[in-house]
Amino acid sequence: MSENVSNRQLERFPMYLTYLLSIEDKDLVYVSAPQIAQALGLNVEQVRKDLQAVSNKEGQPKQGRKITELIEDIKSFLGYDKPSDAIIVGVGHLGKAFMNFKGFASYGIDIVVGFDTDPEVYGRDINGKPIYPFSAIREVVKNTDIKIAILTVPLENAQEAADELIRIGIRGIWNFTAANIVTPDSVVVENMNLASSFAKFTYKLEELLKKEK
Amino acid sequence: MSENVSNRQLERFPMYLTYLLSIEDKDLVYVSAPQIAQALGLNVEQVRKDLQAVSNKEGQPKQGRKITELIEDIKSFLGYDKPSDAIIVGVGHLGKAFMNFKGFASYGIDIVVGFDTDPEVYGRDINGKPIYPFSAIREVVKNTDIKIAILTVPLENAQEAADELIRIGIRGIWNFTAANIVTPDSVVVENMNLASSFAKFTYKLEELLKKEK
DNA sequence: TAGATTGTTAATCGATTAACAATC
DNA sequence: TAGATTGTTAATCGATTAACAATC
Repeated sequence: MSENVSNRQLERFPMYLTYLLSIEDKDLVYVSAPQIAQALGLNVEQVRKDLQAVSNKEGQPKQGRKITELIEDIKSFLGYDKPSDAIIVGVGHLGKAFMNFKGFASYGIDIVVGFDTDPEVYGRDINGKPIYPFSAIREVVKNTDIKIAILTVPLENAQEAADELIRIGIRGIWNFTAANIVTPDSVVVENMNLASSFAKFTYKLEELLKKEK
Repeated sequence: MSENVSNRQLERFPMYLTYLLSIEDKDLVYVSAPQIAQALGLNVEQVRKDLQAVSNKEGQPKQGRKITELIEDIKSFLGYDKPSDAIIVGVGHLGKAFMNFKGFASYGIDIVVGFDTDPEVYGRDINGKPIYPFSAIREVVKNTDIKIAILTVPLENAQEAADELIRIGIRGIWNFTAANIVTPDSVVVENMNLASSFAKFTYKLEELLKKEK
């Protein structure tokens, strides 16, 4: 159970988990690094190192690791066993989709409330979660231990919304807008940039199609 | 205008573009690498190399590059000037949000139609785009030049949906499910894994909060 | 001219991959 | 025992960062 884990490793752990859960109920007890590497198209040594980073026990030569234990280790490493409360800021199409999305619960995220500036939007409930006016955000968040905001406002409002989030004590912003929001060092921003992902996607696709000609 | 561009660079180009568009109408003519680096919190040399990779002209010492020209260069490099048609596969909460999302148009993506297996869902229009039964996908896609599918089905249906997409000739799958979908080499998959992003996010946040104690 | 920025070439850093002895 | 898998140590690779001469 090493201490320093790279971003790339962090990206892979949920992938391992998805795979392990898919083979969990198949009467198998052990899983090995080569098996995982093969299934996910990864390098064996890489998988071994990753597993070492999250696993409490050593693997058994010739067998590997117990699937159920590995699942628990990854879940606990990723904090899925103690979900974090989060708020949705901006209940447009995407914000609404997230409030409805059941999957977040299994990623350790508990969306408790949404905020929006539009009177047509706030006042209602979505999936049992209330939507309040953005102007009430300080009032609602105080006396809670909410530290995480999911930012799904329009691009042009991203920075001002982020500024307010910082003022009210939010410590982490999961940014789904294309904005390069500027924050102090006391706040963590994780960008989920659709355009960046799409740029990689089309470049790869172009290269593939070019090769065929 | 170099030939080989890394994934990391591809991720950064849309960020540059967002920044450049935000300063475009401010009576400024030139922008320099140090200015961009400062604004986006990046290394100067890195920015310089990135700009060299997409720019047709050389930058001018002491001035930098013309903002409008750089914007055009990036847009053209990313293919924003010739959008690709794409289909939405799985019109749940997320698929619906994407069909409504106006921003895709400016990323070079043109969503033309959605597919779903649920009779409650297909038959209707969203944002002027029709939704057809998934069973009709071959019929609808043939005789078009659609190569890209945006996969927003539930996790457990991801692989079978992908298999059908491959059969009907889709060449690129932008995968928003957590599934590790398996495809032949003739198909490109770009994963947009929420759980991977959230894992990086919470790890960074934990480290920050730990440091404060 | 002086100085900021450029492009290029070299050094550093970190992650991935390879090699190999140890173990059940 | 033989062989597959393990963990560890070393080599490779690629991207980032630093250094520096060239230019307007």
